[in-house]
This record gives sequence, C-alpha cells and structure tokens, in this order.
Amino acid sequence: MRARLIAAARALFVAEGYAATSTPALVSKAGVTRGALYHHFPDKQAVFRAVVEAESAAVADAIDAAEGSNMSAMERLLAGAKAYVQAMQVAGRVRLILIDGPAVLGQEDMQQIEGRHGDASLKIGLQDAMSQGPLPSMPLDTLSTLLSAMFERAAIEVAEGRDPAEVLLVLEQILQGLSRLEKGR
Amino acid sequence: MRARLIAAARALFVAEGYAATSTPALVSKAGVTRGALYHHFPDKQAVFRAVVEAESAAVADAIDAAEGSNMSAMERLLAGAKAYVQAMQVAGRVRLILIDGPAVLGQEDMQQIEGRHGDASLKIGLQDAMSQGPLPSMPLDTLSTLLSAMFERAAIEVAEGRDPAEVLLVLEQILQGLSRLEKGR
DNA sequence: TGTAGGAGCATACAGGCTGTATGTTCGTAT
DNA sequence: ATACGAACATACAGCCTGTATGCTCCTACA
Repeated sequence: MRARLIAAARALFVAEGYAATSTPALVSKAGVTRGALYHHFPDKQAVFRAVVEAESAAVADAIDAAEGSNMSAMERLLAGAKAYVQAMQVAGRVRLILIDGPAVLGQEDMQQIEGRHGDASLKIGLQDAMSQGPLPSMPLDTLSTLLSAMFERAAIEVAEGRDPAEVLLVLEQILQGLSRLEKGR
Repeated sequence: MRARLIAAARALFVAEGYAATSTPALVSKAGVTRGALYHHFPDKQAVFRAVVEAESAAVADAIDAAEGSNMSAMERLLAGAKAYVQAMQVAGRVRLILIDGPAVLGQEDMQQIEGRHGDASLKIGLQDAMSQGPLPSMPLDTLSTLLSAMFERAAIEVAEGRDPAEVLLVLEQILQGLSRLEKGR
C-alpha cells in the first residue's frame, strides 16, 4: 500500500511536478482514498521525500556497483562519475533529485539525503586521489562539493539530449587537468 | 505600483519561498489589494518571473563591471567568477535564482533568462581562452555549462557560510588545471 | 466643454486543495 | 469473548488561486 502510493506519487511528481500534483489525483492513481495517504504519511511533502530518498538510494547503489576495487583513485573517480551520469538518465530522476528536490525539501535536507548515500563516496575518492594519487592537496569538502555540482549538471545535460560522450570527455579533461597541477603547492 | 509589488514579492519569496507566499500576504505587504496584482500580472508565477529577471540582470551587470578589458582571457574568467560569486551574496539571490527559480519556472525558462544576460559572457571568455589563451580545445557549450554549474554551486556554498577565499582558491585550481593540458590533443 | 472609453484598482465569487477530525472495519492479543 | 489499535474511508473547515464584476478617474476627441 505504501509502495503503491509511492509508485503513483513518483509517476505524478515526474510528469506534473510537485506543486501541480494534487493529493486527490495521487490517491486516484493509486486506487485508494486520501485517508490512506494521510495515514501513512504526515503530509504531501513526506510522500515526496520518500520518493526522493528511494531514487537517491538507487543512484548510490549504481555508483557503488560501478566502482571496481582494482582501479586507481583517478580511475575510480571517473568510473563513478560515469555511473552517476548514467544512473541519472532513468526517466524523472533529474527532475526529482536535482530540480524539485532542493526547492521542495530545502538544500539542507537534500544534502542530508544525498550525503547519506553517494556524495560520501566522491569525497573518499578524492581523498584517495590526494593521498595516493596525483591530485594536489586542496580543501577537500569544497572541491568535493564543486565537482559534485559539475557532475549533477552533467547529468542534467545528458538527460536533455547532449551527447554523453562529449560530456564525459569534458569531465575527464577537468579531472585530468587537476591531476596535472604540481602536488606540492 | 508595479515596483511596490515586485519589492514586496521579492521580500516574501526570499523569506518564505515561492510556494509558501500567498497573494493575500503579498498584496498586504505591498499595501494594495489582489485586484491590483492581477491587473499588472497574469498570475503569481509572472510576479516571480519578474523578480527573478530583475535579480538576474543585476548579477549580470555586476559581472560585466568587474571584467576589465586589459585582462588576459584567463584573468577575465577568474575575475568574472569572483564577481559572480560575490554578486550572488546579496541576500536571497541564491534562493531566487538557483533554488526556487528552476523549480518554479522550469530549467528551460531559467536558462533563457540567464542566457539573455551573464551566461553568454562566460562562453565568450572560454572562447578567447581557447583561441588566444592556454585553454585546450574542447566542446565549448558543454565546458561552459559544466563550469557554470560549478560557479553556481560556489555561490551557494559561500552564501551558506563557507570561506570565500577557499572556494575561489579551488575554482582557480580547476581553471588552472585546465590550462595545463596540452593544447593539441 | 461635454462625453465616451479605457486604464487602474477594489470587491465578490467559484472551484479546488490541504490537513484534520471523525467514523468504520478487522485483526489480534489477552 | 472482548478490548484495543492499526488501516483505511468519509466529512469538514479554512485557505488560496484565478476570474468576473464593479467603481473611479483621467484622457482623447468631438
């Protein structure tokens, strides 16, 4: 039942957006009444949060699966980025996680949701690339956040039709550029 | 009158967010009635759009003002980035332009609004850095979009309290890294 | 100068949506 | 056997949006 609600909600939030999705329409699609919805969730926003959390977890799993342990730090970073962009191509994910999510749940909550899953692995990858790889030392949190924003935008661009190979090439160039800086600076 | 409405709208959209701002509250703050609002704007979204457009134009002006013509291409890029991040520190701009904007108006409209102003200058800067500067050749549109996303995130981070010097340092490193790649590749 | 017409704004109304309060059913533990 | 709470349905109150309608005043023009 909760699952049916979440599935129907996902479909509508993706198709119409959060604001334009009414709870009557939602429960109608799920084949239940509004009573059921408000029994399982405190409010409409909580339903949205559940949808986003599930989606975010799925993305994180896809990234983890793609990062082989026999890769170098830089290889893992690139593989992770590629997996991320690809995982975000599942229809609706960009809108849920990157567009509506921050506006509806707030940047803070979104950061917490994402941070629980995938964002941490990027930071670890960068940490490795600094200590064992060619990446020069610089503020880790900041670098991680900025690169993460770039990956997110990459996902959006590909979802909107830009050539994935081109996007990944540019991402690779930027990462490679970073590794060309002198380490002791 | 239109100006009074836009000013009141800006204050409320920033303080409460778009969804939580009601038109009764808006007109009450502006000291008029809802009739006036719906006389000047077709709907609530149009008021929001007007606010965002004004804000976006202000940011673009700040960037233009900061880019001296006697700078090298890479210097101009960095100066523009710095000016952008700084201009976005005006209270509420991050929320209006980067958080609520895309969700309320859609990424497409937002891109059009921003594109009319500042985004173009980034692309020109990159173009110069490629043809006359040290930047290796790569897909311009994609690079521009990805870097732009990074700048936006930089603005968000600084607005949330992260040390601006640290953020700008990392931005500079990334740009410098790009310029270290071999040009003929 | 008188008047028609429209801009600028206020008021009133209809429809829809959210969240809560109030049933109702059914399983389960004692 | 019964008391109790989970799971769901129904009913209601309040608010909000957009539109329709009304009023006032200024202006263009005869």
